[in-house]
Amino acid sequence: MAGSTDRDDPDRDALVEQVLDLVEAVPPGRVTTYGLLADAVGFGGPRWVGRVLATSGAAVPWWRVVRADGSLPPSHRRSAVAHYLEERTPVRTDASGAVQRVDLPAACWLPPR
DNA sequence: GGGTTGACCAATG
DNA sequence: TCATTGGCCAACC
Repeated sequence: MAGSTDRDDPDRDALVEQVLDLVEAVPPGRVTTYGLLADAVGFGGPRWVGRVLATSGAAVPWWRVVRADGSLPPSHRRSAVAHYLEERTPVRTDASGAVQRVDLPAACWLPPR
């Protein structure tokens, strides 16, 4: 019984809001990683966090979320770089001045447990 | 019901 | 530093 509406699970939606809330909580000039957010919510995995931002992250500063090695989001790295320069986020530049990745050890922000 | 994809991570060479 | 491999979890067709 209980025809559960699997696509209307409140728990899942709560986790999504939790992730979005953490992303919004990232201060300017700082960045976090998908794995950190996944660990902060203690659910799903880094891949699931990426999917959340891809589907419902349009309302949050997704550019402050990068990969574990500091690489930029493969889909919008060019746009993200513009935001990093705007927020003065420490980034690593190439010999030609092209931003390759974020200086993670200097900008790594740990989400509140 | 099952295979593929994806804004991923860690380890290895 | 880069490329490859295996594993992880959820959504899509």
